[in-house]
Amino acid sequence: MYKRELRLVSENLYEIEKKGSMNVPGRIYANDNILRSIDINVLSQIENVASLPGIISYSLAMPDAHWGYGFPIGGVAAFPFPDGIISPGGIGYDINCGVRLMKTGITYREVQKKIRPLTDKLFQNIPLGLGQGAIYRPDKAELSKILSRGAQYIVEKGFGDKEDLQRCDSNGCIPEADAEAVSDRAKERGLGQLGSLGAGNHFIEIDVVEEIFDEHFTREAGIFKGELFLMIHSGSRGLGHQITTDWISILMKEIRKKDIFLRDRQLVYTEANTEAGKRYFSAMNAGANFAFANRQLMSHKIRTMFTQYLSNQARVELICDCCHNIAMKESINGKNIIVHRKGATRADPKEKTIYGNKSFSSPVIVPGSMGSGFHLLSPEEKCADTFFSLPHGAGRLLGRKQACRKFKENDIKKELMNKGIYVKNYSSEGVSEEAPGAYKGLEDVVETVTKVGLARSILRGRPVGNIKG
DNA sequence: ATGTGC
Repeated sequence: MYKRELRLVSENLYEIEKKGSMNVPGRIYANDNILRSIDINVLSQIENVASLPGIISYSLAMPDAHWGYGFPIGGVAAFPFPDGIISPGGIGYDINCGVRLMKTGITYREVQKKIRPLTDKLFQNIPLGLGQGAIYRPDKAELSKILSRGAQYIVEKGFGDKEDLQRCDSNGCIPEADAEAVSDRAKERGLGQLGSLGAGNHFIEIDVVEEIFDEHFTREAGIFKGELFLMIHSGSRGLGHQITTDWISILMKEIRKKDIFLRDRQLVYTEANTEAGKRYFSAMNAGANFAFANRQLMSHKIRTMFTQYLSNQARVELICDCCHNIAMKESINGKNIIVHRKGATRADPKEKTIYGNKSFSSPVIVPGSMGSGFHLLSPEEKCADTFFSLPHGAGRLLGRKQACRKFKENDIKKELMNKGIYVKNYSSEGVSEEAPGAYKGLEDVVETVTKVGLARSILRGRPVGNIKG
């Protein structure tokens, strides 16, 4: 569509040349289908991010990129540390939104007839929907521990095991977190939402392993074709949202005092080594820890529920937990940097996770829309080109309101049921906003990154049951 | 994404 502005670098990789106030070129990963569907706003957002001070190498967009607050969702941008910037817009309101993948040890065939009651049971046991409930209600002192220690604290409380932490990004805890940098209002919202799914694109899905591409991995991990899998997509709920709201307002006030030109106010940033920068970073990490704790509580609840309901046949084990809305301190070529990933997943082939008796490059889960399941990817060397990042999903094609107008809840549920996917939802928007037609194709996203050599697919799953807020 | 608003 916008081929004139994009220069083909190599198959499925395009560049927006550096012009005007841009400090670096932009780069976007896309196959032909994705390229046709690129939103013009995403291109300008890539350019806006490229104009931020100190940005290293490229302003990047993954194939699932779509329009977001300041930065595109599906955007990756790195800045030097300590002499560089950090920007809430490059992280997203839902701090440490992420996806968790679990195996169950049971075959789909065994429980085929129970998928509907199983999905309903998930729906009854997991608090979901806007502003709704919690699995565990901590007191204020406990919440502080959760903000500083994340899933590690939750596992110590008995909700999970050591292996859960080993297979979780950052072992379920970002150390540089400070509960003191989180407002009372944010904490208040968090107290009642620990262990809850939320709304929007958040979901829990029951999937079946449909195709295996890397038998070496699956053999060691004990995964088999036809195995029932579970996927949880959720984040830091109202707490993370409030942290972002608070800090955007603080940083906006600060930046107004300075003589700084912003192409877009939503790109508001602070220098990472200032008092504000350090406090924002620790508040953001506190939000990230809350999200780890949140996903851990839900998976533990599901684990006990599954073993009870299926009379101990099930063994629910974590495969991976991938953050996709976070900025992390990392190093590249011996230099310290802060990588912003907003709707993008960290993917470093050198980072290992143990499955069975062997260690493998930590895998990355890429879910599609409600109708399409997921791919489990293994990062490859080429990820050095993306600051070690991969896409986080299929990526929206239509805005929420647009999707709501176009798709009706009952039509979509019927369509999905015909494809063998049972959906249990809290609100009608939960289905119409998230209709498969509102998303890009998962296979296009996966094809883009595999052809470029950023990753290869380990396995593919197809959905059979889904709960939504 | 979100008790959806400066």
